[in-house]
Amino acid sequence: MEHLIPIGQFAAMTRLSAKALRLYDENGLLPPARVDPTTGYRYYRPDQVAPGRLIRLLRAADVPLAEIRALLAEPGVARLDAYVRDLEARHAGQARVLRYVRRMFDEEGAGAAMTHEVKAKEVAAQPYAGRSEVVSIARLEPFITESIRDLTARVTPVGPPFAVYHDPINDEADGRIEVGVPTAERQPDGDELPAGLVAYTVVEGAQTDYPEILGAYDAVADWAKRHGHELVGAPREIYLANAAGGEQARMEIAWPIR
Amino acid sequence: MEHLIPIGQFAAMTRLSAKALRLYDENGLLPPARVDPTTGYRYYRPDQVAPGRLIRLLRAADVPLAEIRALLAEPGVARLDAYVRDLEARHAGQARVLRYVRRMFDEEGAGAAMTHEVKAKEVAAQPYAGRSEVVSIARLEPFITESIRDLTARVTPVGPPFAVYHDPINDEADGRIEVGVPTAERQPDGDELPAGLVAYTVVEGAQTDYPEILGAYDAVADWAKRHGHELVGAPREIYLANAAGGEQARMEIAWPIR
DNA sequence: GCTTGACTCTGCCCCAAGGGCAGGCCCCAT
DNA sequence: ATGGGGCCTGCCCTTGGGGCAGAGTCAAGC
Repeated sequence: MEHLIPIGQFAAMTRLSAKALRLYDENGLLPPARVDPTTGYRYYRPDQVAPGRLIRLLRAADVPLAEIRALLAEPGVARLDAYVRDLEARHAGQARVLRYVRRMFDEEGAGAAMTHEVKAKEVAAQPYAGRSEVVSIARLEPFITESIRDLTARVTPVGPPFAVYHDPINDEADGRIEVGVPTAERQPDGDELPAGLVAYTVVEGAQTDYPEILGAYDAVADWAKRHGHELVGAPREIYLANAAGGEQARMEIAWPIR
Repeated sequence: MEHLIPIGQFAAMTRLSAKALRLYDENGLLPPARVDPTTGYRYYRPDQVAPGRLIRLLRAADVPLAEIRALLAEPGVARLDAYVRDLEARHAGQARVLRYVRRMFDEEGAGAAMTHEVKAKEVAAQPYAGRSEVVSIARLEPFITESIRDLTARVTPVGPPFAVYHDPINDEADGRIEVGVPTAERQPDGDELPAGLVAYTVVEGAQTDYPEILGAYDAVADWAKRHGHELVGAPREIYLANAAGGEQARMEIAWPIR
């Protein structure tokens, strides 16, 4: 109990503000060693300076308080590394989007090369074996590739695999996605893509990556609207070729219309 | 005035929420083409879809609305590039801090090698020629190097240049810094570092970079406190050697004490 | 023409992580 | 004991919306 430090001095030693320290008290991040029960004055121990400085460093790197609390509770390098990986992924995503916007700005004068040829076609009913799950944007790609691998091993595909997006999936919201491979006969536990009219376009190469792919979806939706159609149901991506074989990735975006 | 689109449809076309669209209206980012004066209903033109989608892309990259407004007002690639440079600098800063924290976590078990030897010494009064300015953290380094170059060209230095930090300078707040080179005689427009006791430590190499340098400041402040001294006035950095000459950077952190 | 269901409006409260201020105690040195 | 500075709580503000309540509106079916 010796050498208790009032909040002002402790703030100077940790370079945190008194206001921030009160907040960290409320949040249980760094509760003072003693709080005078009658006056409410906060007093800190000298050995709380080091955690305080650590919190300040992490806040300087914009680490959320919830993550800091977790790091303090479990002070291994593993959780920190996981956070850093996550952060780097977010940074990379931002950079990709900004590069795309830069190209949009650039090509505005030079005649936008980012157009998509959209057509309509009548498709027959197509039985398939599928798997459906609610996934986050981070789990999206792994889920698709793993599902295709598993399904292809289980049934004999009679066409390229596809994914149906039942909900929008983005940074804020998870959503349901269904991955399927078409089969000749209807499977016992399988479903069927209904017959009907679809608007579609084919994209390849860099156009198949996010955020470029959004342009293709927009083009299909715009085309349908301009031609007096109405979008019905969920859009699907049909994976005609992936980039693994040294070729370019190629996929069809198809959206049922009426 | 043909084909005006109510907010719900426009939201679907741009993948923005109606709530966000109302906010962008208030902020002047994307005001609807028409607002019914009696009902308050918002109606958009089809040619507002493209700007709406652009805003959504930029928001997905976490660009602040104020910056988006500026980008829309001045749609060149220059402003966007400036933003991206700024963003990358921030990302790099976060990564540096997190690498530092990672080393702290790592060395916690293996005996922290991040200690500083602090001593006290009596210094004589030192006249100098100096320049003072309120700078942001981004302008800090350029101001120091430019000031040293200019001052060294103007007077004959009798010792290594230094910087006095009158305020804390960090991401949130600018602060006053003074850069000086010591001179033999007091200059007409010059000032003088007062004689007195200082606590100091010498750091070199990677220790001279942010955020590692914070450890040296903390060590000096802690040492002063533990030895019953009081910090008075502003700390200074004395640039004993910089990294340009193939050598390691080396600097002294000195803080007047009583 | 009327009803109904879907759409839209404004206004309020909420999140993170504090900054800033007001009004009121409290602590310590003289 | 009396200052002056330190500290307390509580309230409003920021960014970029999400969510809800209650009320008003639009369009389609009957």
